[in-house]
Amino acid sequence: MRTPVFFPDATFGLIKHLDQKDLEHAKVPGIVVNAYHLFKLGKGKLIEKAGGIHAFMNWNGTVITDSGGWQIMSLIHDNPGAGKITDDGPIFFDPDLKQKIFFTPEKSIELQLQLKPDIMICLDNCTRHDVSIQNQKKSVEQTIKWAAQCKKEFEKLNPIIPARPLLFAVIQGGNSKKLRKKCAEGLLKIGFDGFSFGGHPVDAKGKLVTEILKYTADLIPDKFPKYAMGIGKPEDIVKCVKMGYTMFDCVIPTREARHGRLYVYHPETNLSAEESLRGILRSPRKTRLPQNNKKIFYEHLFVNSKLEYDFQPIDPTCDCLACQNYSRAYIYHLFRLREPAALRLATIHNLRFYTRLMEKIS
RNA sequence: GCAGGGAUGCCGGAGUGGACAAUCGGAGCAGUCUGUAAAACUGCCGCUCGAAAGGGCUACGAAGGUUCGAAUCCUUCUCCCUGCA
Repeated sequence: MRTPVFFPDATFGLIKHLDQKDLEHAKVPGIVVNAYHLFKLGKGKLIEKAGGIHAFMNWNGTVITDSGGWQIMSLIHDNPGAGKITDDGPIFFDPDLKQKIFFTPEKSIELQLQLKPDIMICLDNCTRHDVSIQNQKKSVEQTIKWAAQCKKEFEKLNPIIPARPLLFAVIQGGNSKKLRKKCAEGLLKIGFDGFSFGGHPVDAKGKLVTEILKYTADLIPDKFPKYAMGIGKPEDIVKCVKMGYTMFDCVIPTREARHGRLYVYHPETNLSAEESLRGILRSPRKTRLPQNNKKIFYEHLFVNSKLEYDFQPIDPTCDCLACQNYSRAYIYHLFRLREPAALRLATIHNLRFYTRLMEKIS
């Protein structure tokens, strides 16, 4: 079994408030940068000239470049009228660039290659759970078509930087098993180095779509890496690892850190790998948890005035920079003053929580 | 001492006769966050009864007064600030 890995999202070529040394210390194995966002900033050529994203960032860990499929979906989904998705690629008005963009699979590959990543993602037509079955069907057809174009462009450019990057394709199909199957088969036939579960991984109620996740994982032969894109909460990751997924990325640990929600392993249930895999899976509710509830393995620590006189570390079992050096009271103090250091320490802590989670379940 | 200005809820600060339990910030509280339009956003935020609609009580430095009605007008007092002595 592959060791599961979690890659935080470094959309713009950075984890907000951190530098790459912070990532190393938190034992972060890799990051996901977004080719579309960097393209919007006009940084593709610059980064290429710098020698690629690793050299530019001075980051030796893994780098995945995401295509921008999700962003385009999100933009168009939330702003009907912003654009449309044609069989050749999305055409849409980008509010930041203030111009109309025609984004093709070939363009996506070209942009990603400028960044010289380790893993690239084919442009896909990403959907949300609430779109019609017709749209899901269209999404699958276009995702397969675009993936073929991506593969072709990739081979044409035949990148060696320094090693050939891996090219992953994304399986769409929403909640339809039939469509997921169709998509997986189509993509497998074209041939890729790894496969991702795409789309919105939670339903309208915010619940993980476990059934379709499991079904889709089983569609991918075990010799390929299975990447659950955009997942997720700690309990969601554990569930997905059980299904066979070994790669993850999500904004949750970093965003929630900035929003003052810190993750703490529950002292009573500081679980081993097997225990974690066996039966964790319930979301924590509040900071205080019922004792002896073995099903809860971590808790949320909210940065609020309850911490004002709390001089213990965020998580006494944690070895991160924040926990090794500062108290909850001090972190609260920094948050209250809106100091960027608060966000840095919180983010470091949450990322280390995630890397510890991956250690526990690998 | 004389002349001006001011005192508003935890804090800052609007309001200058009825629509004021009182705009708006901050703090506080409760939530949300899943291939980052996010150091963001939403709700609550005098006490109290009610599931809610709504009701009762107490409040705009203090005490009186005018008025159907006052945070808002008048009188006195207390404290703070600014000029002149």
